[in-house]
Amino acid sequence: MDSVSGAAVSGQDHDREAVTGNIRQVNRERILQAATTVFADAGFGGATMLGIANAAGLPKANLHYYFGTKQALYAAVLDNILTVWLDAADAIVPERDPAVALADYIRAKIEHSRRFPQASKVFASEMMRGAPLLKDFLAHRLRDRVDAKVAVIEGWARQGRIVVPNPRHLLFQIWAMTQTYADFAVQIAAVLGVETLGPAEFAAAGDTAVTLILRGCGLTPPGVPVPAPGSRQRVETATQN
Amino acid sequence: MDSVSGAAVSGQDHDREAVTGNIRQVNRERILQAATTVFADAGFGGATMLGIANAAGLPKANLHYYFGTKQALYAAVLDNILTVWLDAADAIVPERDPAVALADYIRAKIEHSRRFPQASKVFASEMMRGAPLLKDFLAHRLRDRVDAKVAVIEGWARQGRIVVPNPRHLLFQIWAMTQTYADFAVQIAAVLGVETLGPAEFAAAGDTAVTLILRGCGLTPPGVPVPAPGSRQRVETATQN
DNA sequence: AAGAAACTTGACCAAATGGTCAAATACCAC
DNA sequence: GTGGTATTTGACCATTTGGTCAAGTTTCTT
Repeated sequence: MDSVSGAAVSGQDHDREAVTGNIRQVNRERILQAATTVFADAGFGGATMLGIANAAGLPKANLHYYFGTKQALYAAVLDNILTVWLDAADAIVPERDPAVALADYIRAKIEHSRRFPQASKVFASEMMRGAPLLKDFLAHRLRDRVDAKVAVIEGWARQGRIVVPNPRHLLFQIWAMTQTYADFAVQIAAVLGVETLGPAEFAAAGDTAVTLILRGCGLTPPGVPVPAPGSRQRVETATQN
Repeated sequence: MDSVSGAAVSGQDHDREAVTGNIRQVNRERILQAATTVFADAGFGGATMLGIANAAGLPKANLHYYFGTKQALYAAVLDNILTVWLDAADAIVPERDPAVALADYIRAKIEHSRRFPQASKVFASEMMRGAPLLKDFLAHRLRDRVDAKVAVIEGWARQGRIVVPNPRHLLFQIWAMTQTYADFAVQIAAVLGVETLGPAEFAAAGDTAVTLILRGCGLTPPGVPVPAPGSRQRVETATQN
């Protein structure tokens, strides 16, 4: 049921799965939502149960009723996040054209950063702590997943359909390029001189990432010709600066 | 003197700069070092003065004597970090060959992640909090710096020496690709199946990043020919998996 | 309707935390 | 040496924090 920690769902639970009315589900969801935001902004250590309770619009004791401890609530938040985490990589399958597959993957990751920045931050925060609750997930579920995707990429490479320096690091760097737009949104916004990152910025981010990675893998980005350096040309700017 | 916050150097300071013996300097340094580590692992909210004191091997009251408050100590840590932060970009100047300049820049950034992972984490942590203490730095010092480097890159592009989708996002993504090896070290180590990231892993990371970015900018990575896709070849793996 | 189970919540508690202080000690210029 | 300044540090304090609890209210089940 919970893949993060034995303490994730805690306390006085004896199989209330869907037995009880939906009050339970609704409240849990509300709390998880609030907790995600607070953990994202303050980290595990900086977040307070009172803060989360206020964000959720519920008395603090209520959180403890549903999740037992702060740790368990945190674990539940992580669990919630991980489910969505791996899915984007579904784009990478042997049958597809490498360029299309990678482009889709990158765009999906960027979209994820745009839609769920808090989730990304919580994950990042947990990594920086040393991932005490996710070590296992990383070393097994994620690792296996990566191995599978690496196999696909190496397959493409053997067929001469892609040129990749190091498939594993390629993935790491795609993750980095895309997650940065969630975790470092303030920095990027400040440098771009905008209040917050909007659709225009994310579009430019996606275009740049796709172009860099595809070219980087010896592929031609759709609609973006790659003239040989030496021929006169100007910066191919996208939507905005 | 301090660029982060008016409260960075606080309390009972009236210009002791280098007046007093070096006890002051030595202790401040020792505390800053310990604080950097603790803030990196726990974030601002999760770090405790007692924890930092223990890490520094000093009584807690001593930290308050030198830095006044937790906030001020944190600000001092950030300040310390920022100094080093911008320097790597010195590689990017108009006269240099774009390929060499970018490769140097990327390798310097990766090296920074390898040598000062805690600094990187503290910075990342501050960004995720919304950068309450660095908003100003980001919007001015960093922004100006970026504008300058973007101008250089656009200059190269006008001369047809480089093909870049969006210079600003190119920089963001180089930052991301390189910092990820500090901030997400546990994740990467777990996926690679190693205990910690060593020289071999950082070498592979650097090679991959340089290759991807240079090719991505229509440049040829030194020593790494880019065969046209379609020609038979195998994965060009570097040092290790 | 009635009993049971699920849910709510204000009041409370012990521990931890940031911060203060004053007494003691080390250091230094003359 | 001696007086003054800088440094050290244990003891102390107010506040915050995670967590508990028991008395109440609501919601199901039969």
